[in-house]
Formats: sequence, structure tokens, C-alpha cells
Amino acid sequence: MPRTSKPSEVRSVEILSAAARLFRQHGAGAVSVDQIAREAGIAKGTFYLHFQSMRDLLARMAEAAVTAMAENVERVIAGHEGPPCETLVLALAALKAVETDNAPLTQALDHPDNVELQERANIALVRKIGPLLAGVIDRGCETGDFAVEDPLSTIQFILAGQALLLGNPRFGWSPDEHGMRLMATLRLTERALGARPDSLVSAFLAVLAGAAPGTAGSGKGPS
Amino acid sequence: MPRTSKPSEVRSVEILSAAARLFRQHGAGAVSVDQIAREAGIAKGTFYLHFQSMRDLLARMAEAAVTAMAENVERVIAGHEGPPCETLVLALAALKAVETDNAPLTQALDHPDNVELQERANIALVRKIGPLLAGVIDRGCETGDFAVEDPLSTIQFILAGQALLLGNPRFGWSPDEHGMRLMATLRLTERALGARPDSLVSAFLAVLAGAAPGTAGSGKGPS
Amino acid sequence: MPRTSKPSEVRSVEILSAAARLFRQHGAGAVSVDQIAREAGIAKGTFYLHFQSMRDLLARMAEAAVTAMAENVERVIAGHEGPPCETLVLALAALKAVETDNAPLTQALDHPDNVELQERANIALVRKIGPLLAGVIDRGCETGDFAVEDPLSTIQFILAGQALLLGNPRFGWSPDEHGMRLMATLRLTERALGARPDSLVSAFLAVLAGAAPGTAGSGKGPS
Amino acid sequence: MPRTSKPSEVRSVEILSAAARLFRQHGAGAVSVDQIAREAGIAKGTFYLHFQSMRDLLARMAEAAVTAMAENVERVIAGHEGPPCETLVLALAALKAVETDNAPLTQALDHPDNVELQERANIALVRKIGPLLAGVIDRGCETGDFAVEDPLSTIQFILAGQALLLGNPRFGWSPDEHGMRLMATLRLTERALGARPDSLVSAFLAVLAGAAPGTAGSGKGPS
DNA sequence: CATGAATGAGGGTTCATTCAT
DNA sequence: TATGAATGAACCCTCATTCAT
Repeated sequence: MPRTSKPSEVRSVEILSAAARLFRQHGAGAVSVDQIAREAGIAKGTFYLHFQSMRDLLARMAEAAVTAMAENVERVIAGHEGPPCETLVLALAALKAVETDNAPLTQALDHPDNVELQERANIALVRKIGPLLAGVIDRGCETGDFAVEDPLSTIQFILAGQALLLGNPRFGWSPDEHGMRLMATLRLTERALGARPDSLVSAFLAVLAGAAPGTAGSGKGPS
Repeated sequence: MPRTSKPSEVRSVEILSAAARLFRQHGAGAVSVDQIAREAGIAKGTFYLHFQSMRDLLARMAEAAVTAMAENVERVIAGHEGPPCETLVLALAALKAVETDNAPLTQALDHPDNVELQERANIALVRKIGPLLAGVIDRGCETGDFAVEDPLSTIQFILAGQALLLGNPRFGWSPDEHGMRLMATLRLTERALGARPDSLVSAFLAVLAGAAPGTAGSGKGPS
Repeated sequence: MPRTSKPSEVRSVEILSAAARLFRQHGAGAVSVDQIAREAGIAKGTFYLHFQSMRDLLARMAEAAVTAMAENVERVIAGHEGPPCETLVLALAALKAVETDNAPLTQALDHPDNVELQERANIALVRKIGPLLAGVIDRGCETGDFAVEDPLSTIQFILAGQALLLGNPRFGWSPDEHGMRLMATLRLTERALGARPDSLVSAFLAVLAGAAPGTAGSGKGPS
Repeated sequence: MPRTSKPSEVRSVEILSAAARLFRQHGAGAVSVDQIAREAGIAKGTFYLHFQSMRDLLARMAEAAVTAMAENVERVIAGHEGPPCETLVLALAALKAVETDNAPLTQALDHPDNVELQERANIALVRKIGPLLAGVIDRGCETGDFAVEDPLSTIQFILAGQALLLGNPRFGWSPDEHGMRLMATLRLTERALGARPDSLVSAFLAVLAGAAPGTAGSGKGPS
């Protein structure tokens, strides 16, 4: 009721995080513009001053999530000095960290109803993060740690597989099943990149053990 | 308006394929029961004589699609005598064949809006087809063609990666990009399964060249 | 599925009691022709062979209920020899007995949704039972037990009041409140009929105490 | 189609009276939200801006009707100075006045299908008006005009009887029959309250004759 | 920039009734 | 008489979007 005026960008972010909060609770499919407006403390009409449509909001949210991931990964890559194996594992961990972080935007993607959002994010992720990691692999190829012909395509496939098989709550893996698939994924990645056997696995265990320098903010391990 | 009575199963299939047709055109999310009924040439109420709800229809469609895939793969595996590499490639090709086939049910999954359907199918696919292919790999391990610790987890990861990276029209790969990713996938699979370098790639090329015996009905290569 | 042919009247009764059963459980407003047909073990179309419409069924049910009440009351009046006060109390008790009896038709009326049915029954009751009781009162006027100008109008008013105030579960009286209203009703009736003070009250207590001869089947007292 | 904005309360009342109009014509059970919206000159969605559901509307209508009655009665009681007999008769007349008034809300209750509404109103009426009249009777007991043990229970019974027997158009009494029942009701009330014979009847006739001071707005006599 | 009442097409679902068999 | 698949109008309700203020 009070008519508080704010710069467009501030309002947008407020709306975005209000939406994220609701999405987390009820899933994107079950949230109406009405609810978002109420949660953001604005009138319904104001929503349309900042977003063209509901679809627009969804798109921007997915974008924001992936951007956060990319930034996290970039920071890790830039900040880490050590064997490429470790860098890679840390980067993959940083990826998951965003999902695990309290950041509402990211967690919103986990709900069963948000499939479309999730998928968009996955695709953007493969497209955006792929090149970053491909850079790491390139370096690894130079140092002789890795040996692979087409690093980009390869890591993109691996990101895709991981996103669907491990990142998707719908599979409902038991902890055991999940662990087996995680380990198989590491071994497969080792081979796919032509890395020395056990090199990724041991790097992963090292990361799990102590917080390696350069880890992303949350400090949480990969899922 | 004319009142034609048909056996329940016939009507169900008619409705199912009417729905598939519309889904292909507009995406599952944008199709109403009204439209389906009109397309199927029945009254709206009749729809509810054969399907409990819209959700029910979606579930049955996803199920049908995956079942078709599983059958195709099984047929290929059973009917093929030759090196496991080839069997595997043929099986993967058969998988795609269902999607590529004219079968309306399968094609319906391709639309951008059908994410939920697609995802259900993907998950069911990984769960159902995984074990079938794991069997082929097991045999390969015995013959020495493959060497891998946990065939099921590994092939499931590969199926997941393939489903998202290659099966998803949203990526919008150019033909070149798509080709590179396909090749990288094959190389990755070779390494992941501990197969001899080039073994899968050459098997794939062989399949492309001539219709190997036991190929699925459509005869089309992998997407 | 088996096509058993039965005389129309038998079927009607079967359907009627199937409906009564369902009404008792879910209320008349929540029961569909479909359900009734299923419960009666017939096809939906068959329903319309015996009842013109749903409305028709409701009407016949209300009629049946009141007929049962009237018969009960008539039997009591005919079978009882004693002071009119007692006859009257017994008759009123018999009225309630039908409602309390297991007779599904009657109990169906108690559900909150069945208001229309209940009302029809009430009206029919006032119209049908009124004259019966008026006869008793007439006799009472002759014996000097009662003194009232217009027995029919009077007893109809009392029946109406009782039906709404005491017979309606929607009031939600506490046992105490209910008791007070019952006693006030008896006193009011005494005065209205010009009966000797306490005559009806004590007759009522007598009926409560021992099952007076001529009581209706259930033997249960008035509500 | 033209978009006219009105204060919420105004709209609510407009909708309410549009509904009342339709209810009067077709009965509450046969009126859809669609119709109400059309009659009120608003869009269907607007209806749900002011009423949570159809049920909500019904509840508010019943409430409004009884509130009007209670107010009328209260005004009469407060404004009248004279023998309790007369106050009582005036109050009962005021009750009917609301029903008889042109007030669409009240008239809506008259239709055969509105049983649920009517019943709710009846119950609320007995509960709300009962205590008001009981107060009058209490006073009468003090002045010696009345003599009754439990005024509340007694007057509630009488209200209930009157509501069903006289207020219900379904009985379809002929004018004669109606008159007889009205007179019997008065006599019964006299006796029930321990009033002097003819006291209520003559008060009633007095009220009929000239508009006694303090009568409700409509000035119409009891139905 | 902000408001929020108003819009109205569209959603899924039910169900009394019909009719070809 | 009996069947039950088919009908389709009607129902209640939601919600993305608009627009007068």
C-alpha cells in the first residue's frame, strides 16, 4: 500500500529472489504471479513493469543460476595452482556447490515441477561451463596428464551425463546406488580424458578429505 | 455427433495418437483435453472414459515410448551375432531409431515444451535400457573386448549423457557440432568400457555403411 | 454383465435401497446415477428404465420414508388402548422410531446434504401424520383429556416445530440443550392441547420407563 | 467489456443482489457463477475477487437475511412500549416483514430449490431471534402476562414450528388453510406461554387493524 | 514507477441422459 | 428388459495479463 519507489534493478532482484523462495517451496509450476507479487511486497501490476511475462522470469532465473555456477567455476580455476586433475575435480565440486549453497535461486531448480527450468539450466551449463573445463583439460594435455582429441565435446558429454544421472532427484537413487554411479563417473572421466588410472579418483578423495585451497565459498563437497 | 462405439482398447489408442499428434505440434503443455477430444473425433467426456486424467495420459504416453525403445533394443541384442562392439552400436542405434521413426508417440517427445514427458522418458530409459546394455558389456568383458568394473553404472552414465547432450533438440547443435559430439561420445564410450581404440568408432562406421543384420525396423542410423 | 431380467417392481426396490445405502454414506447430493447403478448391480441405462430421472428417485424415496412413518403411527394408534395422552406420546415416539430404525431409506435423510429430501419428508409428514394424530386428539377432546379448537392445525404446527427444532442435526444441540427443548416441547404441547398439566410429561416418562404395549418395532424411545 | 472499478463493498453488494435476483427466479441450486457474473455485469473472474466460492456467497446471503430479521425485531422490541403481548406480536410480524419486503435477498429464500439456504437461515433465526423474544417473554412473566418455565426453549420451538409450517411455500396451503394454521399457532402460543386466552389473538388483530407504532418499515402485516 | 480491481479465455472434470446394440 | 460406451453442456475455479487511476 505504501508506494515505495526503487531503482529497476533493485526491484528486479527482489522479485527474483521472492520468486526463488516460492519456487523452492512449491515448485515453479505451482506459483502464480499473484503469489510472487505478494511475497515481494508489490502489486501485481508492478511485476509486469520489471518482467515481460512469467516466462521471462523463468528464463532470467535459469540464467542467473548458471551465471553463478560459471563464476564459481571460473574463480576456482583461476585460484588453483596444482595438477590439472585436482583443478578439474575442484571445478566440478564448485559446480555442485552452487546447487547445494543456500542461494535460493539455485535450490529452486531441485523441485520436481521445475523440469523446464532445470533443463534450461543444464543446457546453459553444458554450453557455458564446457569451455571453461575444456581449458583445464587443454592444459592437462600439455602437461601430459590428459590425452584426448576433442576436449570440449568430451567434457560436454560428461557434464550432460552428470547433470541428468546425478543431478536429477527424480532418479531416486539410494545412497549406495548414487555412490556407485559417482565412482563409475569418475573412472569413466579418467578414461575418457586419457588420465592416469586413479588420478581423478584420488584427487576427488583428496578434495573430500581436506578443503583444498581455492575451493568455492560453501566449502561443501560434491553431492 | 454420430455415435460410433468402439472397443475400449481401440479408442484408447486413437486418443493416444491424437494426443501425440497435437503434442508434436504444440507441445504437451499447450494441449488441452478439449483439443485432444476434437482431434480424436470424440466428445470431451469420452476422454475421461478412457483416461483418468490428463496426467494419466501423459504417463501412459511416456511409458509407451520407452517400452517401444526397450523392445527395439532387446530385439537387436537377441538377433545379433557378432562382436559385442557391434552389438552395442547397433543397440544404441536402435534406441535412436524409435525416436526417429515416424511413430507419432515417440516424435511427440521432441517438442521444447514436453520437458516433463521427455524427462520421464529419459529416466525410464536409463533405468530400463541400462541393464539390457550392461548385459552386452558383460559379455564383452568375458570375450576381452571390454574391461570395466561396474558396467551398469557406466552405461547408465553414458545413456544419460547421450540423452541430454544428443537427444535434446534444445541444444540446437549445428550438424558439425553434433557430429563432433557424437564422435567424442563414441571415443569416450570406448575408453570408458576399456574397449580397443577405434573399435566402437569402426563398428559405428560399419553400421552406417551397410544395414547390418538385425538392425531395427527403420534402418535409419543414429541421429 | 450377466443379463438378469427381473420384474419391474423388484428392480425398483433394489435400486431404491441401493440408493438409500449410498445416500446414507455420502449424502444425496454426492451420489451419482453411476454409483447407484453400480451399487444395484445394473447398468446405467437400466436405471432409466425404472426411474424417469434422478429427481424422480428422490421423490419416491421421500414418499417411501413418510409412508413408513405413517404406517408405523397408524399401527400404534390402532393397537393401543389407553388414555389419549399415552397414545399420543406413543405415536410421536413411533415417528422417531422410523428415523432411528435401521431402515436405510429413513436414515438417509439425516445427512447434512439431504436437506431437500428431508424437507420434502417433513412436509409430507406434517400433511399425512397430522390428520392421524388429530384423530387421537379428537378422541381426547371427547374424553375431556384435551380441549382444543382446531386439533389439525395445532398438531401440524407441533409436528412442524418438532421436525425442525428437534429432528434437525444441524442445530447441534448439546444433550442438555436438547433435553430442555424436548421438555419445553412437551409442556407446550400439553398447554396447546389443553391437557392437564404434567399429563403428557408423565406419559412420556412412562413410555421411556417400560416398553408400553403397541410401541413400534425398534422399541427405541423418541430422540 | 468497459472496465469500471468500484469499491469492494459496492461490488459485493451488487453481486449479492444480482445473485438474489437470479435465485428468486431459478432457485439457488440452478444458478451458476457464470449467470451471476453476467447479471451483475462483471466478468466471471471478478466474482472470485469478492467471494471465495459459490458456497461463500450462499453463506453470506443467508447471514445477511437473518441479520436483517434480527435488526428488525430488535428495533421493534426497543421501540415499543405497551403490553408484552403486543410487543411479541409486533416482533413476530417484523420477522415476516423482512421476508415479505421487497429486499431481494430475503425473497430469494422462497424458491423451492433454496432449501439449504432456507434451512441455514431458519436455524440461524431460531438461534438469534430466540433470545430476543425470550427477553420479551421474561418481561411478560414479571408483569404477570405470561407464565412459562423455560421461555427460551419454548419460543425457539414456536419459531421453528412457524418457520417450517408457515414460512415454507412448499406446503402450498390455501389461504383458508393458512389462516387456520396461523390462528392455531396464536392460540398454541398463548397457551404455551401461559398467556390469558385471546390476549395474543386480540393483540394480533389490533396490529392488523392499525399500524401500531414501532412496526417495521414495510408496514405489511404478517404473511 | 506503482497500484490492484477487472478481465475472460481456458483449465480439468463431472454427470444426467441417450441410444445403438 | 438390459447394456454401457458415448455424449456434451455445465460446473467451479485459476491466472496471466491489462489498464484506469
